[in-house]
Amino acid sequence: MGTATSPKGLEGLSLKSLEAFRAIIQSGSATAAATSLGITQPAVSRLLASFEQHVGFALFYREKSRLFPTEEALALFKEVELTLQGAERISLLARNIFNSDLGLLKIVAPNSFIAGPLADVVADFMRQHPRVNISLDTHSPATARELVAHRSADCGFIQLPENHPGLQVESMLQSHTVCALSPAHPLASKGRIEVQDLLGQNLILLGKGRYSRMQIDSIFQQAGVPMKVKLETHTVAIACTFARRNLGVAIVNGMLARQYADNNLLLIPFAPALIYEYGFITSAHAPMSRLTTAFFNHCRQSFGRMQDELIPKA
Amino acid sequence: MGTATSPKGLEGLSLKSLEAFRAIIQSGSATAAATSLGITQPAVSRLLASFEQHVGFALFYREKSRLFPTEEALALFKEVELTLQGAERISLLARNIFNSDLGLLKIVAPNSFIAGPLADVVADFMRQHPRVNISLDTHSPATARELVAHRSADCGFIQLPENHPGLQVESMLQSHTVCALSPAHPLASKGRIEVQDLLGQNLILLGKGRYSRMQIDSIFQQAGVPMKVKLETHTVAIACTFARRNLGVAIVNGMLARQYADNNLLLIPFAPALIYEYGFITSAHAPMSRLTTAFFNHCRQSFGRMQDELIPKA
DNA sequence: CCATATCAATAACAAAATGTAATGAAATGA
DNA sequence: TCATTTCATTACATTTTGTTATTGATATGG
Repeated sequence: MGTATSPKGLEGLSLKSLEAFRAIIQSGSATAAATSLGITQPAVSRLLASFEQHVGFALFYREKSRLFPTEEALALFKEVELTLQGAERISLLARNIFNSDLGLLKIVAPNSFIAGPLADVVADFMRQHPRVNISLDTHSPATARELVAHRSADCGFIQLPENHPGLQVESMLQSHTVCALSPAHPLASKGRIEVQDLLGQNLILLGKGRYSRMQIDSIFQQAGVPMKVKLETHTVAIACTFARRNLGVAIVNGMLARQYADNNLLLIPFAPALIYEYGFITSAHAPMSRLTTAFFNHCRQSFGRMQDELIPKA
Repeated sequence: MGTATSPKGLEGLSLKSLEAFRAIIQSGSATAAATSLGITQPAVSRLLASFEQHVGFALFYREKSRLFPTEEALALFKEVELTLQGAERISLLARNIFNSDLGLLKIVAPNSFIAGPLADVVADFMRQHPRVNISLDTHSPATARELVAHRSADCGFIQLPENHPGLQVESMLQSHTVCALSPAHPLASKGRIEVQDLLGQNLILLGKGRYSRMQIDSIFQQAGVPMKVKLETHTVAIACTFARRNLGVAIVNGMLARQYADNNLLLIPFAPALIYEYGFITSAHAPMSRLTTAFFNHCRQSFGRMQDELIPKA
């Protein structure tokens, strides 16, 4: 006969015995407990025996072939229930994480990108994942790169090309370059504006030093068209504001400018075709979290649809 | 290939996987976790795999043959730790219950019994079980019987004989009947007082209607000695108080009177021997709890020792 | 009183979980 | 390059957890 011993650590303790114990207390009999657990009565009997062995003393007294909980069992019951609820919370939390509907998603993106195409995409995502909290910040491209590489942010959007070694880059969307100008402007009636058309025109440009700006400069240079840069600024919004007042032709990212187009501001494709490309960046040091992956897929889908609308056929 | 699924209930969840998960997070590697758990590394690997399968997604990313926790793992970790701590609390509580050093013990006993022999016994028990709370109340014998039978009290002391069907009775201690009297009393010099010695003496008696009183009455009757009951009262303390003032001879329970004996109050054995017997009662409807059992054993031991001192050899 | 039903325990066995030792692959560092 | 470290995998033993069938004790209803 085994000498009764007090429990040491968690040896021999299992969630199943705890569940059986709880079910017996709650239902009042081993048979009913078995039914509620979806197992057979002998299994419950043995799980209970194993728990009793763990604690070292009887939890029920057997009389008239029934089980009656002892004082000790009732004293333990509360703790057991709390622990099982804890285990259930683990499963629940896991399910939420699995469904990516819980957590904090930190995104960095250029200001104009947030104000432009990203706003609706993020808004949609938030509606679809109501319990996800989102942090959406703007930083300089250099800082954004570092934040994402160091995993201080989960992901970001950045203008391509991008070759930071700590970043994983996925091309996310492309946008054509357009000329933004007032309907009163002489070129307003054209369906497409060539570099040559801009000879002598006041230009509104932005992004001095950026790759995309270098591309524009180089196109003018190759075409032998001198640039008459009337206004140099930093945001698409400002560039469009001045174009609307007919102070010149702004050469801007079509997708970012789209929101400013109206009766007083026309957007006309620029030729030769000049593509702005944005990438989705994550850290190369760790795989995306489930939440980030969910957001990535959402972006793929949304931006894909957005682009199909903008550029139906290539 | 298994499609990832979110966790349902507690299926497939085990404390061991949770322990393995916690150990890996805390120690930073599966090998170290294995060491700290006292099992082998492959076992840890598989426990982790089983937990990952339960939650439905990866908890670590494997790179450079190392394990790095994902965001999801860190989010789950807190809950897992709480649950494991809960399980540890179950074991701790069980150990405390096992050692009977936790809980509430409700005792009922006659007032004179508490004031007399029980006080030291309970005090000792409290010292040995510092975290046990004790409720010690006095009720009429009838109420005491009901309280214990209905399990409103865990146990009680009662004068025997006792034959309530709902009670389990264990004889606990016996005490001789003594005469308490002043040193100035004529009988003070005797080593033993017989019934006949009390002929014509003023008597102080108590417990009218009780079994023990009936026994005294019957002894006098059989001896043909008329009783000169000068004072009728209810407690041993009062009976002794008057005996001390030499107002008569009190015939009382020796063990209860013992505490009042001093230079002004002698206790002299009464003959024929008349035994007061006290029983330890518990409910017949349920077995004693561990705590009650521990108290019962403590009483057995303490009263046994006490009785050996009082009546060294029979 | 007896047939019947219920309940818990147990035995015998199948399946799953959990342990082991041995080995392999990949990265690390001397 | 070579020894070491780390994790995954394989093959196998052991323990846990489940099953069905049976038993003994106890109500219950005729």
